[in-house]
Amino acid sequence: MSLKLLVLGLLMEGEKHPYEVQQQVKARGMDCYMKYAKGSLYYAFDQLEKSGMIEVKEVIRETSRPDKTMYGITPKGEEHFQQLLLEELQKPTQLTNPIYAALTFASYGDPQKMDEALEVNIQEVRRLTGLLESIQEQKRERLSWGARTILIGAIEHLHAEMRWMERIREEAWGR
Amino acid sequence: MSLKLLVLGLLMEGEKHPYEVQQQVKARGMDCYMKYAKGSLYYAFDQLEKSGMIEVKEVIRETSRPDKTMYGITPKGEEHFQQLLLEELQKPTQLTNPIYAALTFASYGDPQKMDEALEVNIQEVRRLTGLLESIQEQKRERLSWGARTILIGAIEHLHAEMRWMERIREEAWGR
DNA sequence: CGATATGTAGTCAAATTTGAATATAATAAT
DNA sequence: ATTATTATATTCAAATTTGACTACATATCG
Repeated sequence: MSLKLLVLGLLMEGEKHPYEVQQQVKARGMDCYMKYAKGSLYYAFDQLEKSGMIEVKEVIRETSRPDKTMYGITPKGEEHFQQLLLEELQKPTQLTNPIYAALTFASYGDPQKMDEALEVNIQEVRRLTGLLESIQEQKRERLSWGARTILIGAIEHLHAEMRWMERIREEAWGR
Repeated sequence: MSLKLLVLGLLMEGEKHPYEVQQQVKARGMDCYMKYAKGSLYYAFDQLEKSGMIEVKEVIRETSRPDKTMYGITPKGEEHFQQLLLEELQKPTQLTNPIYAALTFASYGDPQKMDEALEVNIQEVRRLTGLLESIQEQKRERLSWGARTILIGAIEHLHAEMRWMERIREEAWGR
């Protein structure tokens, strides 16, 4: 559960309720590289509370609104955060690309249809790359070093992926 | 569950029992890019059987050995395989790199320790790259086009990752 | 103006994934 | 010769993840 680092990290900045974390993830564009169902976030908060890493600070009741439960990080949580930070930095990228599994069995597929499917993929990667590059330009100096660095990494990753997929098409699927 | 494609794909080649699939994954070096606990494989077989994509062909009993349950793919399963193949080809790479989450909160970490952690990561990526490149050389022509293509993609990916991580260190973590 | 979509805040059952446990045989290491 | 590890084949409880659902408020649109 790498949502742990996300939650602890955002709580390092101050008390928050789960939904607020959700909003921050969107606002900072983290939703590009952190995919999860909303339910998981509440689960992460629960687990972190049970293990004493975070604690309830306040429950805000507004009439005709669901209650907001504000959480804050504990000293134990801050320690754990430091450790998690190092652990995550050590984890190498996973090579789990859905295309890899597909390529393994490409010989059983219809080349025409596979080519169309790959084209869809290429278009999507192109779109995403464009999106990230426009963020990079527009927000220029307003981005933190961390955010800028992640953008660079993601864009590089997508470029490499594009080149590779185009090569597959040029090689006509090895036929 | 992308194990579905794996199971169906390997059953396209003939009847197999779950453990045999496990062995094939290792033998073909697919374990580099397909990570899962063994239990998941049995679950995938169960689900595929329930939905009529595969069926039990035979149960082999050897004294003092667990039974082997041999499965074969059904016509319905072959159809589903074709569809899954296209679906997986369309799925763009996920940008879910553990380092991204860590970088987001790098400002709260100890630069010295983070640098050490990243160095560990770099070493591991270097090792893996070497491993894949040696496979690429040694098996040269004996690899199928698909396997060769996956290797190229994975190696490119790792190179891009390396360049990026080294840049982070050179930039001294933005400090 | 009423219908429809979007934002707020969270719950929960069901689906999936993990990882430890089982039990036996063969091989390797000291 | 005895201990330790690896290989064979699977099961299952527990941990995690998903995604549908609730319920009300505000904004949007023809």
